[in-house]
Amino acid sequence: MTGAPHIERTAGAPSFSNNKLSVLRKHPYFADLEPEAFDQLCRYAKHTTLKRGTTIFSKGDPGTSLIAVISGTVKISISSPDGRNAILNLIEAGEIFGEIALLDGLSRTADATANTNCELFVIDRREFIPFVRSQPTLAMKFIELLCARLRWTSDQVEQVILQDLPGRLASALLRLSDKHKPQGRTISITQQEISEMVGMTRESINKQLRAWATRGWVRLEHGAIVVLKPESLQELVDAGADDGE
Amino acid sequence: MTGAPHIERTAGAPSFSNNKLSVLRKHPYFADLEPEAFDQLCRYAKHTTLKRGTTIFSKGDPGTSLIAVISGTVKISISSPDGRNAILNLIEAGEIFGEIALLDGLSRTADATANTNCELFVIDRREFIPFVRSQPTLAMKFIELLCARLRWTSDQVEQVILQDLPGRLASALLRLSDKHKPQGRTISITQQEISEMVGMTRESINKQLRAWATRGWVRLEHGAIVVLKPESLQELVDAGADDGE
DNA sequence: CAAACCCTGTGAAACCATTCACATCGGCCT
DNA sequence: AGGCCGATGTGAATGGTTTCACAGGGTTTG
Repeated sequence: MTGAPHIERTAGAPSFSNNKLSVLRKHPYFADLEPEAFDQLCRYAKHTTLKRGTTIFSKGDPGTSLIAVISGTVKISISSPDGRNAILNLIEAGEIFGEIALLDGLSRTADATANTNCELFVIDRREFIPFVRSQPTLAMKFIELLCARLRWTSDQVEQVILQDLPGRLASALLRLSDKHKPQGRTISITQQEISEMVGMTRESINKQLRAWATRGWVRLEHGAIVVLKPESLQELVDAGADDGE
Repeated sequence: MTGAPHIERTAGAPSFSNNKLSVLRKHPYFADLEPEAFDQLCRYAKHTTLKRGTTIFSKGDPGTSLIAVISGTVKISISSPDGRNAILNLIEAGEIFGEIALLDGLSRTADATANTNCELFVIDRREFIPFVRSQPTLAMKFIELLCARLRWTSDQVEQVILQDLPGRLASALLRLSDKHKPQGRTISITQQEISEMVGMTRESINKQLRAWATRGWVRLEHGAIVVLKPESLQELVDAGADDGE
């Protein structure tokens, strides 16, 4: 369960770096980094490919690397001894994860698994930390990244504690549709997955979604949800405990 | 509701700095900072005293300062439109808070109020950010601080989503008794406050606590809880959903 | 082209926490 | 002392979620 990360290392051929890494380059965290610094950062990276379902690391593992997603999505989740499990985040192409254990050198706080087939770049702590120290700009970038994560996580706590099922579901949908804005309002996710993000059963989620579907707020497709009236959902979130009936 | 921070500034008399700030000096975040850096940091600080119940800042306020607690405790909380509210953290003497908005310059993510009468030091963003940039060691310290916060917050999400009432209550008690270790196992907190930390009603908390009290796991005092068998509580947390009956 | 499997859709019953309505106890203030 | 108020202790009714038990519909795979 807590075995070594099942990552098969592949020699990073410098030739394709430019193509693949352009995804990363566009991401806010790296966009305004000096070219030389970015290049050096890439030199530390090891390229990796893995199949859907592969475990990347498990909670409690010693964390010695930062991971960037080139393509595919990675699921960050935790599970309880009695089998329940919760999805904390879905990391998409261009984003990075695993930064907490990288930066403080302690154990991983959650499990990471490949949610689809994906390509990753892995950066090792030993080589990376001195680099961060020498680049104040990069350190400030990481501070910003950590702040953003903290805001995301605080939001989750807030919603889980203060909101009821409809409220939580609504805000989860809104956050997801924000993230996927380029693809329109279609969110590619199963109801099972949403239920694990929100911390309720699939059945409850399904019933609430159907209720909203009959009101025309959302449209349900196979493996996807289309948000039709984000305003209505937003109202519901702002109004507090109230199902919008 | 979202008014300006109700902080009455007081001129920081340099004479008492040494006494008061020794609390801060002992704290892990500042302990291994060079003396000159620490002194300079203190020069940016403004001393402040406020009474129990005073609002320090509210969620959504523009956040331009970092605050250190010299004495007393500060409550970090959020509230929903329908009146429910949740305590996210209690900040005690020697700790700092408000670092997220300080570091990324965005709005405050929660409310902060004086939970007891307290003394604070307030550090302004304008003066502080350039200072952090110039001190890589301090930047790394903040990275560690943010990582620690992220771990704390992730723990909260994990517990709220995966654990049932007994489990959540048990882990809250354990965390609190860890923090108060010097004072023995007595936790000075009302059941109302615990209920808001855990996200359940006072009544439910009370019933669970009483059940444990009759089993000898805890002793209930007026405004305080004594943890007698932390091992039993820990087992319950590890075992997952199970009331330990 | 089935068989197998995952995702979706529903209903009834069981369960657990909330809500509401009090009663008691300890301090603190006058 | 008397009174007030915040904190604690309970019980009964209510209500929302989970659990359980299936039934289709869509995809993928041999």
